[in-house]
Amino acid sequence: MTENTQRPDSGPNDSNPELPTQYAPADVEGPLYERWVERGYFTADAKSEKPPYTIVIPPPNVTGSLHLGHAFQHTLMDALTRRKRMQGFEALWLPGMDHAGIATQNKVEQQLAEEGKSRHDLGREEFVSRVWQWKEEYGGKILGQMRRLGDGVDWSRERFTMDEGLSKAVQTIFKKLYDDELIYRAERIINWCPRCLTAISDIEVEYQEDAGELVSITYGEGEETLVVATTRAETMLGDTAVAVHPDDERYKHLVGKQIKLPLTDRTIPVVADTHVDPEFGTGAVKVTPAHDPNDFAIGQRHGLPSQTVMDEHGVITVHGPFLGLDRFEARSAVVGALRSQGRIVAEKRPYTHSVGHCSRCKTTVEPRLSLQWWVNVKPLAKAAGDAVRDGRVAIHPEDMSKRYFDWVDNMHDWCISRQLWWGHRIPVWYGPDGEVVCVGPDEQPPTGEGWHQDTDVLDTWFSSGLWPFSTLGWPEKTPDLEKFYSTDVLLTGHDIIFFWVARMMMFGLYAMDGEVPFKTISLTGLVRDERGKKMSKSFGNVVDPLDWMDKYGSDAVRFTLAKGANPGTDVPIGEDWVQASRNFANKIWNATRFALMNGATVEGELPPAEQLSATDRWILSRLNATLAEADAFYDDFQFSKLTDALYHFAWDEVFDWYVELSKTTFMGGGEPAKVSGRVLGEVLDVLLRLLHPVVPFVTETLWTTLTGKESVVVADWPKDSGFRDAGAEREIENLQQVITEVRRFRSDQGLQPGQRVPARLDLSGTTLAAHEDAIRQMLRLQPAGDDFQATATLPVAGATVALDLSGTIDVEAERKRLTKALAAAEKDKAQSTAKLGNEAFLAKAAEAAVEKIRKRLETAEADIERISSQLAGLPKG
RNA sequence: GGGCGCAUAGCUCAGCGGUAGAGCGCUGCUCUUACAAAGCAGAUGUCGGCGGUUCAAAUCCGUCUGUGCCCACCA
Repeated sequence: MTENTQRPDSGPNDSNPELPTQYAPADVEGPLYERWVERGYFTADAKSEKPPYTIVIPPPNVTGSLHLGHAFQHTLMDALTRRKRMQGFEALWLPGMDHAGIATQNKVEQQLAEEGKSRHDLGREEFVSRVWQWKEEYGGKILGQMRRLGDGVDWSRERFTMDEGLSKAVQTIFKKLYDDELIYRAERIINWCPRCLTAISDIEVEYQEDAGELVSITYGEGEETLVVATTRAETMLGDTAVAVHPDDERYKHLVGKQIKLPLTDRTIPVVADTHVDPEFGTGAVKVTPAHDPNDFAIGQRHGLPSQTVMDEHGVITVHGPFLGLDRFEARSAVVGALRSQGRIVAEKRPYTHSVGHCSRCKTTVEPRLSLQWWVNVKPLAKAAGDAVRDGRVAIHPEDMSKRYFDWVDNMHDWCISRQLWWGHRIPVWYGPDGEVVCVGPDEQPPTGEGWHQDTDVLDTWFSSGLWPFSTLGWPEKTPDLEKFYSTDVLLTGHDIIFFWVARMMMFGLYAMDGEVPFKTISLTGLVRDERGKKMSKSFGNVVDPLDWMDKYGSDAVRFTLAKGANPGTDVPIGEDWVQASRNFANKIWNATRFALMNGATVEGELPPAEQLSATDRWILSRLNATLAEADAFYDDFQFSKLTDALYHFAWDEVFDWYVELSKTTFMGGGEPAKVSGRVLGEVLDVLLRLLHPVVPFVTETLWTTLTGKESVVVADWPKDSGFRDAGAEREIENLQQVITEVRRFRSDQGLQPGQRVPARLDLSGTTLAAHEDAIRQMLRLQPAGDDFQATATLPVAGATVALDLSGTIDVEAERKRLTKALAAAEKDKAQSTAKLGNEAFLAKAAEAAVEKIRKRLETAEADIERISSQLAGLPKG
């Protein structure tokens, strides 16, 4: 692929004072964006009389940089708000970022590690200020990327989840939940990351199949023994029972007895519990309440003690030979010790099972008994489910709602405390005598000897869950909150339905007295590479959107992403496709150049239909139909169909046909050229406005040049005038058929595209008489001279085109082509005839379907007649 | 183990009951005075397999195979 190909010499029309022959995105995008921001186009006014339209951005993590997934979602959100703004809404797209607790803390800790330090060397206060410093330094990167993309966000309302206002929102809702007894503190088995040294919630655990080993161990002594199977031998040090199924005949005699726990001096009871599956393994399960959630539940049911065997690093804390060993070292050490005692029954055997990993650092999660803060989600989740069930919130695409219901209807309580330093500190103080005081935002924390604040911070998603209203000023009753809540659309990836969407629903309904946080949830797929593969660093197929934006322009990247956006499905994207979009931008560019060179204008009234040529009426009819289609697609989040419709209308109809057909008119000058100039101006004006939300830069440049107006960003959204002209559409269809047919003949005959051929046209039986000049221009047909000899006669669509190829006609090629065409027409005729002879079909089929078949039959019969006569007219080979 | 989805042209995907479509790629001819990042013309599919419903099935139902995703306390 050769880039920046220069034509060797420039023709006289290549110099246009305003527009060069190739669109150069890099020259216009940056300045345009800054101008939009300076003029305040994106700044929403809470006092406006216009109806509000609000989208709050899914706040990217400060740790991150914009990837294609962001670019994708931002493109769609930007398109939605830009269109609504043009439609006369007070449109607000509110930007911001998330402090991303664990992720950011990990980043800064990594940075410290490079200096040979840990956060403990700095102490909490200094560490946190270091994170803030880090945020200032790197957090701005993503904001710059948003500007490059052209995101029309309201920068005056930019928020960060750790802002003062948002922190106040966090504290307010914590207090409210606490007072409503929806937040509580309890000791339970939690998911513990021994590397991050914090609890994580269930959904922050990623399960994957790991190769483990199942070992069978004999418990007990003498007659009273049984065999248990485990993949986690090291936890046996903390066993406080063995469980069997109550109906299991093999172990009935042992239930209630105490048996010896190997490697320890303890004895443990055998308990009967229905949780045990007698079919699995030996039917006997070791019970470690402190290190396994199931075992914890069994322990609760049977009043068993919990014996912790590991510390927060996953290091064994039980005195004896294993003290101080890491959990994985301890596993083999324990198995070794058991083997030397002859207690390993069968050899250990490979066993793949699903193991939880920390979603942040991939360390194997260690279930651990721990005292944490929890949200009682039952009533909140119920409300969150109902809001969708009763239609106050629509999920798009709809089949995603099933996933949502599965989650909210079966949600477990949410562990919200994290043993981190970066985040919103839990607003609870503990007194010297065990007092617990939750402190609201306007209250003074208790002071005095022995009082101290909880050292934990809240789960990042706790503050993200408040985003749709905390960003608008809640808990204050601000004008923003009044004007812009509920927000209209939440657009995000389906991968964070549970993390984020469900929690915003819970908190939004709870904090805003049942008012939904958003009316529509639009869930997008994930961006994938051109082979449909997930983009991942290890696979080496991750693309930095900036690279493509530099190379092809932001519009090209945006258009490609929108083009791939079939609702709810993943979006494959490859560089070739971005190139194709860039080509489209360039095509619009050049078409507009052509239009301007030929006097296209938006000045003055559009002439009434009776003063327009069929060509003009046809394109205006198609323009309005396309406009209506585009509106429907925008309203339904059908970005792929939207871009497809606009692409094809622009390229196939306006550029390839309307512009070409109008060239003779423009060349002819005078009043007809003026009229067509006005029509072409109209078409481009509307088309550019329709395209603007998706490709803002190129459309802004062209539209302002075309119209001389300030900016398409604040232009009115076009309206369907209702003008349709079926007659003109049919006429142009016939015209296209004539031209296409003759072109095919020319091509089959090996004529060079530019070669002039003398021709005689008979258009008397058609409505095409007015198009003779256009036909001759597009087909390179010269007037017939005195010595004209019709060596080929093509009847098509009621017209006859006779060409003089002066005996050079390739008879065999033509015979071959006609024979093939005849066969196709005959097949068509046979099929149609059969269909129309089918009474059941005629009785049941829709009128339009029957009409279509009739038309097909007519066409086929006409074709057969025409082709037959052509074949007969061919000279003998 | 449960749930959801997908299998259509070489690739990525639309279509979802009435003659198989798009983009990219491919072949041929062309600088035809907007655009070679272009124009024109062309080739390519037993719509995963097997059954069924229907006058009619890529489209509805069943089933098999392959494949992807989500959920789950798989010792």
